[in-house]
Amino acid sequence: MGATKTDHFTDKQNNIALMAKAIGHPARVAILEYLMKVDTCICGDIVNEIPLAQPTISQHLKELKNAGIIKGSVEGNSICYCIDDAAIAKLQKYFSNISLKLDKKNCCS
Amino acid sequence: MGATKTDHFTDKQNNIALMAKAIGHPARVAILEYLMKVDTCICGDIVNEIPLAQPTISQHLKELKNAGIIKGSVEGNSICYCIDDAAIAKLQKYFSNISLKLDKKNCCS
DNA sequence: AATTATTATCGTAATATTGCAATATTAATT
DNA sequence: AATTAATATTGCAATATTACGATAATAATT
Repeated sequence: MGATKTDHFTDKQNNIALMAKAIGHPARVAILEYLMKVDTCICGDIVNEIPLAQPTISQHLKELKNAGIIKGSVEGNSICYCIDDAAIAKLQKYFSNISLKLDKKNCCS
Repeated sequence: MGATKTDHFTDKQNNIALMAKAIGHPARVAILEYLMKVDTCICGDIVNEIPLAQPTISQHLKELKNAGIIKGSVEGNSICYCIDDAAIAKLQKYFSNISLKLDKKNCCS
């Protein structure tokens, strides 16, 4: 036990879960918000912005990247991490869809 | 270690993370979609819908409830679990906000 | 009051996550 | 080629999550 049974669910469900899970940590939310705030792509100073050790942040970035939430491209000796708008759009549409469908119901009001 | 350092982040960041984390599991995504699909509030047959044991589903429901994604009210000897539209709306707005801010940038294109 | 149906809790094993120090890697600079 | 700067990887300890069998709790039904 302990492992998530992904094979019981659809690809779409697994993908939504994967993305949501990646955002399901305050440090990663903070990283997302920092990437959103910053104008330039030089994102190397996330470490200074967030009170966690460099390896920890590197790990969080990796998880966001694996989930497709951000993308990173090498920019000299630093790396440019940026939010992947397609992933955010997917999530936004997903929740907006739920909202729309809920409007038509009066459940547990 | 192993514990998330929530105290380093804002309440809003922690709340978004908490909600996203709750949705960050395919079974909980499936539960959400089932609650959305079903018209009536009699939600006791989630167990038949999702290929996981009853205690596991009860646990997932609890997590969704703790995160404020769903709410449950006693309905006889069964319990009516329903999606909390306010939480979904919060998430939708959050991601729609990110989308809007990303439109103005040409990062890593 | 016994039975049945529905949901929750407990206990526990397997696995995953979080966080960091130490170290490695990579690329620019001197 | 040595140094510096930026990021990634490794290894590991602490904690959390996932899943389920067994059992308890609750409320309707007989």
